Amino acid sequence: MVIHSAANKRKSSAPDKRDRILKAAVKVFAKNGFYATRVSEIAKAAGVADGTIYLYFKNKDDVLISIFEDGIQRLLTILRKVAASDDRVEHRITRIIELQLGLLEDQRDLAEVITVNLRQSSRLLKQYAAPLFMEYIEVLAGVVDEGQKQGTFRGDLNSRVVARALFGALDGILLTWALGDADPQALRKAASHCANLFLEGLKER
Amino acid sequence: MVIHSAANKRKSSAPDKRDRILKAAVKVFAKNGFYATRVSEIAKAAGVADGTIYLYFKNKDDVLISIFEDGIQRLLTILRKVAASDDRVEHRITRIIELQLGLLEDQRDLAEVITVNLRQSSRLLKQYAAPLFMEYIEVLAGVVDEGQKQGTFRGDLNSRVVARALFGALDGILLTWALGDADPQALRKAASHCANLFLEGLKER
DNA sequence: GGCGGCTGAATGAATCACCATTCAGTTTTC
DNA sequence: GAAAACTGAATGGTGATTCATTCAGCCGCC
Repeated sequence: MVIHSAANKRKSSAPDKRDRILKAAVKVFAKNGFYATRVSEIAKAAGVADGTIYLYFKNKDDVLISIFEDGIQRLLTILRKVAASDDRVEHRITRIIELQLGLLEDQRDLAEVITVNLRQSSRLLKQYAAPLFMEYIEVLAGVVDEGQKQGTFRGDLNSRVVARALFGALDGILLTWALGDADPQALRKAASHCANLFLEGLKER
Repeated sequence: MVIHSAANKRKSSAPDKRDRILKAAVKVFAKNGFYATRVSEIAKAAGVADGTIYLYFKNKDDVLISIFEDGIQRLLTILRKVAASDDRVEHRITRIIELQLGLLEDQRDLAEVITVNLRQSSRLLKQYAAPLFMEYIEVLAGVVDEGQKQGTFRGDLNSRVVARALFGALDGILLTWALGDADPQALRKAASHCANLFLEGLKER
């Protein structure tokens, strides 16, 4: 009966559980950091047994990597779309800034895991984060480049340096926000100030 | 003969040893990260016995904290001096940027420990780094504020947001530099581009 | 001046708490 | 009732920290 019933239980209970584990891990990592977090804490927070974690992830590292990849890949996908749009370049930059800060504003824990915990393991950082990070920089630098070529942005700044600076600036703002008050209003305002600052600095005169 | 010989052995070997341990720790932390580093590795790199570390430091955390405090305190001291000078504010900003990037350019390992390892433990980060970080931001924001009051900088940007963005930008540049090629020339050029970008963005028109 | 004894820095092997991972057994699903 | 999913106690490896021991340098006594 019920060929596959209410939606699904099998096919969905698995992904569902994987998701619950990831969400729980984000929460616990954000609070205690990666290394100080026991696998059993993640399990407890997710409401599963310790061993269950290992049905969905190779090991503890894999949990962190998965959080990171899910989060960044999602961000990168949207970023690429915005970068490739045919908006004016200034507007694209603004949208990227709002995107990066906005995407995380209602996900404070994720923001903290990405900005802080990501750097916890040099190995993870170098192996997983660095390439994605560079990709992010490339996309951003591409937009700046385009602006320079079409004469909208001044041409005397290295586009990659600008991209790194912009990324760092957003990361810094996000970091203080995650560690501090975390008022969403403040973040939105910071985004607009930041965009304004960079665009004025980039403008060809 | 030789009343007390080549300088001294007792009184000087102690501070000297503490220093050797710190220097060794910076090197090993930079290569492997804080958590992946064994105390015995630090000991070996410093040429002392494992136990000796505990004569100079309370525990492994204390080694990291000491590295951090030494490094940042030195930076903060100079920063405050520059910030309080009576140079034109634009020039002060430029000097601060060059200072932060320049201070570390010949200390790549320290740069990596401070930008990467520092974030390894949420506890350490929140307890030790956050306050110093905020102090750094305050000093920076103070200069921006001053520039705004005297009409050199535009007044419509929140000075703390600008400070955070600037700090983040420098951190981001330093991070890619520490993880990547680490060409000192590149860092110096990045510093000047970054200064230029921010100053143009800040200028009152 | 040289000798016996004292001090405390330094050592590194042994301890032991900790925790990721496993897997034998149980429950759920179909 | 078989297979899949799940459980959580037991295991084993690891590595920070300890501490009994060593020994270099120093003192004061003869």
